[in-house]
Amino acid sequence: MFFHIDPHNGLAIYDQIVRQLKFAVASGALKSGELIPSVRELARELAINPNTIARAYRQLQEDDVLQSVRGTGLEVATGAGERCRNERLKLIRTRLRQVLAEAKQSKLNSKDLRELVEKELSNFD
Amino acid sequence: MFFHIDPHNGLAIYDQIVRQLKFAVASGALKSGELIPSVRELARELAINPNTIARAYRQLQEDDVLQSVRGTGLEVATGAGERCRNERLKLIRTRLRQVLAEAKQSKLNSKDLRELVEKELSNFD
Amino acid sequence: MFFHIDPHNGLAIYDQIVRQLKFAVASGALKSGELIPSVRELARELAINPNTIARAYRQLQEDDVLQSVRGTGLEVATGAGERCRNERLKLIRTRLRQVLAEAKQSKLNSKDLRELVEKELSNFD
Amino acid sequence: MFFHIDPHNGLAIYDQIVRQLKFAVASGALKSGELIPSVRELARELAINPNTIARAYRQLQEDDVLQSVRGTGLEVATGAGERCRNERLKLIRTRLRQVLAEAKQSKLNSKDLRELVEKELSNFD
DNA sequence: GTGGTCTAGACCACC
DNA sequence: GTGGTCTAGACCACG
Repeated sequence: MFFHIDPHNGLAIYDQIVRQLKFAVASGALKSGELIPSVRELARELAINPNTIARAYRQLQEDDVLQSVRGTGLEVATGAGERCRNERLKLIRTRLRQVLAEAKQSKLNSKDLRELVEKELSNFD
Repeated sequence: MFFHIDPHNGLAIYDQIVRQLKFAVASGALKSGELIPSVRELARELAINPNTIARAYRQLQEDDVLQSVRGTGLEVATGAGERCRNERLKLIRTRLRQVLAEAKQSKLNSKDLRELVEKELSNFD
Repeated sequence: MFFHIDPHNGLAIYDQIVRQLKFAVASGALKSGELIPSVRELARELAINPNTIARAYRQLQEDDVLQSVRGTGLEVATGAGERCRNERLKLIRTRLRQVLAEAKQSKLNSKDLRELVEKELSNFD
Repeated sequence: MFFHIDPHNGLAIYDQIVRQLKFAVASGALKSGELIPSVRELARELAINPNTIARAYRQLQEDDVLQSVRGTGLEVATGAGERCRNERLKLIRTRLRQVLAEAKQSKLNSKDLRELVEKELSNFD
């Protein structure tokens, strides 16, 4: 798989796995019904404690991104792609709102903020 | 003083104190040379262990926001206001950049982003 | 490990640990990526309260000498050796400058100073 | 008097007074038998707690730099000039030795050290 | 009165 | 097992 795990990240390892897998599902790299690597396999591949992988997968099941197939393993749940994209959008909106709110609190007016945003946007296009 | 501490915030208590005091300094509510409440006094007022307050104050000294006056207490350091405002701006810029980057990653184009930002901005004016 | 702690040193215990660990890193006795003794282990070994060790380690993280690996422990940060050596050199230079300045203030001329230095240097070769 | 007291210095205020008065005696600015300002007078002048001045004077009496004259006040002790100069020299020698020792510990050889010292010396001549 | 340090013991999330 | 945080209570030097 396509995981980049950094133990120095500050973020918990299981959380890095959760996020990256959700991103893969959101972007369509993983499709509904597709089987994902077993706990042991991914643990070996990433040189990470299996408990940590298991915890990530458990979290993903709670979030309805994965579902277990008896005797077979875990697969991407139906409708997971749509759901992950929505979650992602919602998260972005929330964070954007937070940043803007804090900016307002710092006495930045709409004009300053728009300039700031434009400047950052221009770096990405 | 004007501290609102929520022990269930996720954020460490000492960190909440650090941030709120920095904000007070940035906004000019606390000016350079001004004495802040003593460790014991604030501990009493907030019903928090003095060690926790002390830890926050120690952190603020390392960040050059406070300086100690032997046997007298802690005062706001010279130039702290300017420094806190700069730190705040830098933080906002960084976070804005992160959110926009993640939005880009989610296949949102500049137009969508601008709309999103405008919508959020209009809620604040 | 190789710590010599003297509680009556005048120097705070946590500071003695910080300095000695930095010296170990500067001298190459501890290399980047190497895991250092856990808080509890070192506390047991030195018969010192774990909180005191933790405080030293926290300080060393702020100084970018150590970095934490979630659930595993603390390791020497990348580039810490170089950084510690530089810090050490800078410290020596600063202190040398102070001593010489004070000597000058005491009406010692360059010749006297050079003699003094030579005499001390000869004791070390 | 000619005291420069900085409460942000890190050094205890009483210690700053002790050092500066000793320096004045060593340099001949204050001569044996000369009366120094009373505790109250100096306290007023420096806007400092009289207890702090008293503590400094007590320390200076213990170091045989000052002696009390019944009913009159404190005067500079006989032979204090010579004694202060000696103490100063001894202190400088000790500190120089410490710095050089630490430099040696950092693997600097005699040649490097001489260069360092020369460089610093040239800034003073 | 002030801050600074240390000890002792507890709870948490993470691996 | 690991570090991170918090509480409680003590002692010190300083003003």
